[in-house]
Amino acid sequence: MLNRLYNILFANYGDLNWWPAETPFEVCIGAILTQNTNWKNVEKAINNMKIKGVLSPKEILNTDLNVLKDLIKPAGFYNQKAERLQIFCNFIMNQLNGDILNLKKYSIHEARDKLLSLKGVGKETADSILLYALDFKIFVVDAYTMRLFRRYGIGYFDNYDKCQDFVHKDFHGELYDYKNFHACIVEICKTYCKKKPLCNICLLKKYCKKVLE
DNA sequence: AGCCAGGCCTGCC
DNA sequence: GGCAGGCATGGC
Repeated sequence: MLNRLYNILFANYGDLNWWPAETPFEVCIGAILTQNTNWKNVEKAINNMKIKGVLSPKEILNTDLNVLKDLIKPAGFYNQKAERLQIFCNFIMNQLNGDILNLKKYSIHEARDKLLSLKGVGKETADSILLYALDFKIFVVDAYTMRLFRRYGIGYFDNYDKCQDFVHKDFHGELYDYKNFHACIVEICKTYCKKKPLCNICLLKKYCKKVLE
């Protein structure tokens, strides 16, 4: 089922080259900043940080909280996100010797639990970091995924874990496919599966018809 | 002008 | 252990 969906999406979108970031650490920053936020606004925030040279855990911790808030303001929720960024950086400095890649020394479950224990890191953020920054093979579920599956009859899931389990059982692919599948889902939903139910254009229905046949 | 965005935490029940 | 309510900016 999901491999057919992915094949169709891939035929249309190809390699979307996710996650858009220059370093694994930048993936993490983006993952926190994009929580319930348009990616274009996140780009502005990350760009502000780059301009000011605030790009590493050390630099983020050395930046005054109010200054940090000002830099990431375009990404919204800047009060909580600035604090969460510093909590995350403290975790990297104190437990990972300053490098997020040291999380790869743990099993995927241990790494996930460590991330989830941080205030401001929920399941989607943790899984995005595991998949796109650390190359752990895990599927990232988001609001788009569950909406797409539900609205077009692929499956109804009332929580994150059940949806992720379904994908892990049904979808067979390499690490790259896990990265690009999630990217393709986001991409098609941006156009054809917005929150409004009436946003369903026939193109998506055609996609799903092919999948469900 | 109004809806929406690549969530998460808290505080109720 | 489910579920509102709050968080905030900018794009379209």
